[in-house]
Amino acid sequence: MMCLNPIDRLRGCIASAAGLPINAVVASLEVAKEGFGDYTLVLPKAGISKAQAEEAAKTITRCSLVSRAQLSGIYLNIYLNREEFAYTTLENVVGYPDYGICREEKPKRIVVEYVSANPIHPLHIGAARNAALGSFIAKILKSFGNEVQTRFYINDVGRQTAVVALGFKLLGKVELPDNMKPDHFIGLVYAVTSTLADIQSIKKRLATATGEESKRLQEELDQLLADAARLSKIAPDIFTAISEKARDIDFEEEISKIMKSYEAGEPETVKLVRSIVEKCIEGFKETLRRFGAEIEVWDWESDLVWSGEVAKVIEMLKKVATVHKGALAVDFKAIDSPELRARLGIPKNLEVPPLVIMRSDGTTLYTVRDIAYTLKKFREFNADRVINVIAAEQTLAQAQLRLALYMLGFTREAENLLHYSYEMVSMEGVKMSSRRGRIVTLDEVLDEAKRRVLVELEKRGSQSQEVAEKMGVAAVRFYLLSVTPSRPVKFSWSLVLDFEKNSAPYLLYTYARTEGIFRKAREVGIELSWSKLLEIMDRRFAEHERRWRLVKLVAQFPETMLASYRSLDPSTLAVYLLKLADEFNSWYDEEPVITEPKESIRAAKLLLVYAVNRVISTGLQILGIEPLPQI
RNA sequence: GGGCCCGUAGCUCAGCCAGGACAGAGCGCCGGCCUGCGGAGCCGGUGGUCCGGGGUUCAAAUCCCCGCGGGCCCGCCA
Repeated sequence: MMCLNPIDRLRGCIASAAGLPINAVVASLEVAKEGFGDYTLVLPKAGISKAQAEEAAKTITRCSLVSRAQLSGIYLNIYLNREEFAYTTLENVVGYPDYGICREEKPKRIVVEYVSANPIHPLHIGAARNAALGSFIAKILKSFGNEVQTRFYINDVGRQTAVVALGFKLLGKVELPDNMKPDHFIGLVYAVTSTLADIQSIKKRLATATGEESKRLQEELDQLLADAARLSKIAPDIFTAISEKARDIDFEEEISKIMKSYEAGEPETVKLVRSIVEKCIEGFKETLRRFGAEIEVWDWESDLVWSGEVAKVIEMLKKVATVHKGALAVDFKAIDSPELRARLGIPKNLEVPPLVIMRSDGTTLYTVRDIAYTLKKFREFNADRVINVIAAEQTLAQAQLRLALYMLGFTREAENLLHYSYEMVSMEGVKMSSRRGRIVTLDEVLDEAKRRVLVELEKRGSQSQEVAEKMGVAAVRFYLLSVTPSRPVKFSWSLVLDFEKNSAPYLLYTYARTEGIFRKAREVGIELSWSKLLEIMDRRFAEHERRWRLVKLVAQFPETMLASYRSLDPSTLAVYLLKLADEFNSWYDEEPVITEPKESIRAAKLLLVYAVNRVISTGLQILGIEPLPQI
């Protein structure tokens, strides 16, 4: 990994000065606790004996970045040479415009598939977490020098598109109103049709049910009727039109007919389904562009079926299939082993049931189609790696996918397919359901965020729509990225729209403040040539405590980026940026920069502001947030 | 019934994977700072059986085992 990294330099310097193996230093060097120096070597971790440590405490000062070291129990507390270290750090920042970003020595070709939401309703807040994570992954991988391609899998084969197609058939037209985004309108048609279909089906079952079963169905029906009542209020026209026709048709029969004829490629159905889905995709693209999560390649699941690629996979699967519960299925028991699981990244106790190959009516199944899709992703981009950003609820299906690939002999693909799993976004108490139209859409969250930012802007005498839009989007993105992916996110308006300390607006404001200092400096005739400032600055400036703390945090940036890159976890970076902003604001409040009388100190202060400016800017961009020079 | 993930201050979260010194932030609450380069700020205070119980270790929020609570999955749905 190639990059300018002050901490890396420090580790090398310490290792050679103290005569310690570099691995030992890497494993045991930590940021010191408050009051115990700057860095600490934890001796047992490094495998260093007491005698060695005593010797090291003396020789370590040969490293010019270190001023002294003190042995304290199992710790060797290291006090840095502030002049040297501060200069090195600022030199790195000035010398490399992308300070903090490293270059992968062996860049890879990587496909990142994300969002891939069902194309029959607007993107909701859960999909937003996916979009934020997926676009973050693509950005950080790309910035480190990898070739990245982003893809969206349009799930147009299957029951749900048939449901919405039937809805439009019943409506009698496929025209969409101009006053609503297409995906929002389609979402309503879908929710109405789906709810009415389920009501019909439950009523049928209720007619013959008895006892407990009957009671359970009745409860389910009550819930459905409540949803229907709500939908009839939200979308009265759609609701009336569809429910009037509902009496005369059998939903299940109609839906199944559409499904079959779509898979078969029957032209009229293809035209109907495609025209609806295309409109919905238009809505997705608009939202994703707004959210800073655009996707390059859009793949139709149906194309895989019609081109025969899925059939080919099924032929291959048949050769390794056995009969399971009366259906042709692939049983993974034969190849399953702890070693294989480790190679494919499958949890060791996960029970993996056999994978059914196709329905008895001959239509295909999702996971099987996904095998064909995975092969396509590897093939078309000549990818070394494919990352699927998919919610944790699909862990099992994704494990089956990798095992199936392996069983078919696609070893390389199976080993290099990564299920990037994240937990869902839940609403306080309410269960989100797109089938019932019970969702918080990303569009409305962004609208509300923008509105709230505008209120704050107006308090400060601005009413820039553009700034409000960008800040609103930033706030939502940041909120979704600042929680570790493996942890569930509880959605709440008050948290998303909290613009105080732990937020994107706070970071953006801090960044704008650094820009403000530069503007002011130019106004009073200070030349902002960073390399020149580096020459004239007083290297002892970091004797001052707050300046020093800031230097150390800036020095930590490449390490933080690297950790975020390796784990693909944006929260590491988000938390770091907040800490840096806090530290900067504390210092800013304490010391003036422009009016500093001593030129050499002023130069150092300006460089410190510049360093913070670069770090926040780079960090935000990786998180998919555009820094604003002026708010 | 089995599996995956989560459980840290009143609330929202970091720290856990690679065990180390008194467990950290923000919000909230209480009290200060407002003629200064941008106050979405700054300074101080308040607040914790790290879900519980065992075990491993010189050392456990972190690793292992047994429980408890919550979310999700176990379909010829996607």
